[in-house]
Amino acid sequence: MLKAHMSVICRSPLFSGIKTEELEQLLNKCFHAKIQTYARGEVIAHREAPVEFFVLPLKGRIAIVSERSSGERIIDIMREGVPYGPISYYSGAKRWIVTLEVLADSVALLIPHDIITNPCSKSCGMHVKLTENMLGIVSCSAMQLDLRLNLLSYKGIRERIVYYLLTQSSLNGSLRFCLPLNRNEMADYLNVSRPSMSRELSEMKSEGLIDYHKNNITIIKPDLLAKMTGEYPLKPRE
Amino acid sequence: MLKAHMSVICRSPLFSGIKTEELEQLLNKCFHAKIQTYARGEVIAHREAPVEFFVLPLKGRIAIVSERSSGERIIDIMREGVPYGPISYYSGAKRWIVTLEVLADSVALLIPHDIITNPCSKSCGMHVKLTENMLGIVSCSAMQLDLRLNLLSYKGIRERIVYYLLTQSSLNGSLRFCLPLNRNEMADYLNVSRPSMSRELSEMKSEGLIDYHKNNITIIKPDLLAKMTGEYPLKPRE
DNA sequence: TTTTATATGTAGCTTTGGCAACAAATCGGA
DNA sequence: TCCGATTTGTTGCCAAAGCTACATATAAAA
Repeated sequence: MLKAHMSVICRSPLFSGIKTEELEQLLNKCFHAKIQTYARGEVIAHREAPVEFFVLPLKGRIAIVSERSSGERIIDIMREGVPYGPISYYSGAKRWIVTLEVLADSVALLIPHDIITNPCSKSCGMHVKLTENMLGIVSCSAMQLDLRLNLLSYKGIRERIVYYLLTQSSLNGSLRFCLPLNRNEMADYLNVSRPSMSRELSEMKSEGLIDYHKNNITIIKPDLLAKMTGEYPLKPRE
Repeated sequence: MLKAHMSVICRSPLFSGIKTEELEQLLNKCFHAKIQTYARGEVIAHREAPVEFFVLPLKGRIAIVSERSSGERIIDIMREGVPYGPISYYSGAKRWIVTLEVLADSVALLIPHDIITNPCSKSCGMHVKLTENMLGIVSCSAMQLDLRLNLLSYKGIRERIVYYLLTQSSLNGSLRFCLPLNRNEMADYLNVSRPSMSRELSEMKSEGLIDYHKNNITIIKPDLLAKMTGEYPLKPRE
């Protein structure tokens, strides 16, 4: 079970600088980490619940959801190999600040949170390395939040769309790429209403700024778009 | 110079668990940290510039600003004793993602960033502790960003105001408190226009939800307000 | 294939909030 | 004390975007 996913696990920034053999030892003997499978619709962690483990997604599609009783929600998608939970835990809150919702059948590694704060005798050698890795991961997550904050600080729908498209383009290293979100999810991500977003998208298409069929986007006038956001196409990351 | 500020420095979460005598040694002999004073209007760090040091504010008022060429800007205020820079640095970007702008004459401790990644022989004993502290700080900063994200995800001005007021109330542990921001800054923080915010504030006052004179706010109907945000008054922090 | 569900595009109407412009008030020197 | 500068409150107008409702399209299931 664990074997099948070792390649993804090895590539996780949490374990960078640790040899594969050491890692297997660590996972089995010390961490008591568990592979868990989830079906679409399941909830891995509930907002407000205590953080008992970090979630390291290995396969599938898991959403990070902040939902209000009023129905508004904003979402993001977890990235393979990047553990979620450390921020909630190490900030001292020790409770989930978001809900993790499974969008498509997924597999994740659950890592008890005490791997770093209470290293067992065997993993002590890795303690420092793991803490350093964790520092990098949490910093990157914070950058991700900052990116999102920048996006939401645009007041216009068009600016948000442009910022998002430029970011995606930059991540893909091309002006043609495939959107990872469907329209509903994208509207949630941009924190705008879906019809308004659709309206804007088709206007942008008719103005010849972009083109798209389904989820395949082509940016036609990158420089014009870049001018609109006033700043910042973004460096990819990690 | 350093002496005068030791009490604030000692209380910084960056040095928690380190004794005062050890700390003085550390600061003088190993870190080569510098006390720096700034006048209103000065810029401590420029967005995009390389991160050469972390900024630990000791006194005064320093704003964290994200500004666009289009003039839109969002701001936050640095908290005494909480270093800024680690996220930019440890995420691997190694460049400032914001600008630090001095609002009122201030004093800060500048800490070369290599205190953790390249510990000198004398500070090695503290290396682990410092890294752990840093992990906590970065996590808390990320929580702060998440909080902000939550605020901006409200589409209505009133909801944002309410969320902000409830947060401040919770921080002060009272329904009567003093706003730390003037109207302009608060409008920037909420990412709305100042006149619209003023309009909403006075409507809320006339509806008897809140009362205020200058910066002194009283929340009159806390339960009604709490219902409006649908969620989350927030736990203080750190 | 037909049927049902889900995703996407479109349109009209209404509300919200941005903006500009101005008035009132507060503050800090000279 | 008075004067200029900054801060705050207020108003009206207009554009942007939300919402409902429906049409179309694509995908999945029967």
